[in-house]
Amino acid sequence: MSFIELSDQEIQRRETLNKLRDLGIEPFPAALYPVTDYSSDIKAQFEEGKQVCLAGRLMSQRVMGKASFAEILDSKGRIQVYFNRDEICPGEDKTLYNEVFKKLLDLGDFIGIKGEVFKTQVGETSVHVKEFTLLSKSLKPLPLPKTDAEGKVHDAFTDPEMRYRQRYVDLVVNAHVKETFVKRSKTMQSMRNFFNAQGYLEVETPILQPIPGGAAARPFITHHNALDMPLYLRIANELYLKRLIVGGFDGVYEFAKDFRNEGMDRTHNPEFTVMEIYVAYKDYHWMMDFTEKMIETVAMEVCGTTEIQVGANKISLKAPFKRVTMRDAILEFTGFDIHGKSEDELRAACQANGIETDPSMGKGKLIDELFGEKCEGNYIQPTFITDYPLEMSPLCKRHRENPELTERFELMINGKEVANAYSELNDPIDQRERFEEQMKLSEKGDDEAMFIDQDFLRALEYGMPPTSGMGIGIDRLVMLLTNNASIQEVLFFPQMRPEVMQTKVDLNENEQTIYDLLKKEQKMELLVLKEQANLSNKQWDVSIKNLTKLGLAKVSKEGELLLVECLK
RNA sequence: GUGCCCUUAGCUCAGUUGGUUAGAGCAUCUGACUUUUAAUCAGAGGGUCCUGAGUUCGAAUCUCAGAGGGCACACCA
Repeated sequence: MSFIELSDQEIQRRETLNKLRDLGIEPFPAALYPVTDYSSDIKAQFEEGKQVCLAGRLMSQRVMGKASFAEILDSKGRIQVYFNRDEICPGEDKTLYNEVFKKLLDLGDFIGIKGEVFKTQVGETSVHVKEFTLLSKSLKPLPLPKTDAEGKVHDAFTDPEMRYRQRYVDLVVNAHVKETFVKRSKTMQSMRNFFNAQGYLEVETPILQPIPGGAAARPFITHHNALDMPLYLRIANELYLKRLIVGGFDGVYEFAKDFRNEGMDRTHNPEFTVMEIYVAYKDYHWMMDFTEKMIETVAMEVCGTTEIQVGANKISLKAPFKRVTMRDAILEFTGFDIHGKSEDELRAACQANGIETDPSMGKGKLIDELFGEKCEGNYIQPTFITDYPLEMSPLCKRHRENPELTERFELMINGKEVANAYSELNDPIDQRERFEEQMKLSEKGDDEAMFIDQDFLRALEYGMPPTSGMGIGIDRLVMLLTNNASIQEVLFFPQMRPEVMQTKVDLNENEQTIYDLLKKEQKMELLVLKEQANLSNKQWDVSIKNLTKLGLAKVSKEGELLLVECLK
């Protein structure tokens, strides 16, 4: 036996649905609605008496007898509308106002409005309704945050779990959330325009890859039935984009979803968006110029300014950005010069700075730890950190002046890595050796084992022009541009454990036992029933309460006697 | 993975030392009101107190276990 559980308000809304149909009004009509105007435009370009037609959700209703004010929320915002009984219903029959508008419309319903623009006595731009149409019924009540006269929000819909699980509700009631996602879309549009203006080509490369390459990360694995082989969800698209440079394109870029089977926190989601771009005949110096120009342009187009607020920090995204070598960065914040130092000296420096080390860490890793622990967080204003140690960068060209370093930069903003770029390694023999080095490192127990992509090496052997490539984490960039501290706030649907849906209530064993006993007798003394059920006090109490709640049993008192009655 | 915190009505939240029938505002329902605006006024209904077990005469409250979530740390080139 099971029961669908609906709240009071949900039952009421299903009833109004039926009442509407009884009145000949279809709550889910098929016909298009000829929308010509949007809330924001009507308010921005006020024109007394203008005939308008708009549609959206009914978000508030203030009824005052024969007149009412309501608010409509469309895709651009909210606008107040005014209903007058005798104008909606010119004749004797006032049903449309008294019944349909006042009682059968619920907050959240989609309605269409035809009317004319005016200003109320209080000065608010409103639409005087001449005609309204129910476009779609809402069967679940929305949360209803309200803003008072001082701009304080009451009853805000803020619970992160509910907001992420029901993002559609979050978007309806939280205007600032919608704004974040509009900015996200604009960020990508802006970058796309910037690249296209240079003649670079937007491309698509495989997400399902037989060898997950281009980064060191644990991949997701899946299986292809027809080929009967494992496939990996990509962790990076780098190796495929470089093959396209080998193929003769001057510049290629891709907005890619990457997937990494690692921990989740406020900056990591298992799937995330990365933009990678590769341009032939360039080096990493050129790419720094290009990157800072791009960031500046995106900030202007998305935020209208290059001066942005991120948490407590004011950040200027105006180009040019500061450029600091990794050696100078570490020297500045620790006083230690890494140049020409041995592994033992580096390990000692780490320990002197309170960084835990283990024997598997080579020179590169030790330097990286020093930087990550002592320097990274200090770069609030955009800064290019350049010239990384060789062993941390297996796909990057050796530095033209120092073979222990690579021609690599990372862009730091607000103390975090935002972009990563190289003069790409195009010597196939060097590349093969570097892959083999990585294999050795990973054999030491690293579970992020790198496969050697033989086809990629073959491609390099045909020759790749000097190329610079850059990758930028879109989610993290959007977090900066929208001043959000959590990646979940910039993903429509962040990954979460599946929700336990409580749509049905089944009688449990105890309840069923009591119900079966009761059904035989129909009506019996409470103490007798309790005796026969043979349950502990608590179990009895919970079970009988549930049965009465479900309307299956009723407890009543006749004199001193407690009686239980079977109702169904 | 570890630590801390949270889970009560559709939403936001109170809930005392464990004690009557678990409260408030908004939302809902009934009624009044023709330019209001967090509209107002009068009345009514609405609960799996996250789940389970335990302690107790009695548990939203105490104990244990579990679920989901948040934050911090760790991990992650």
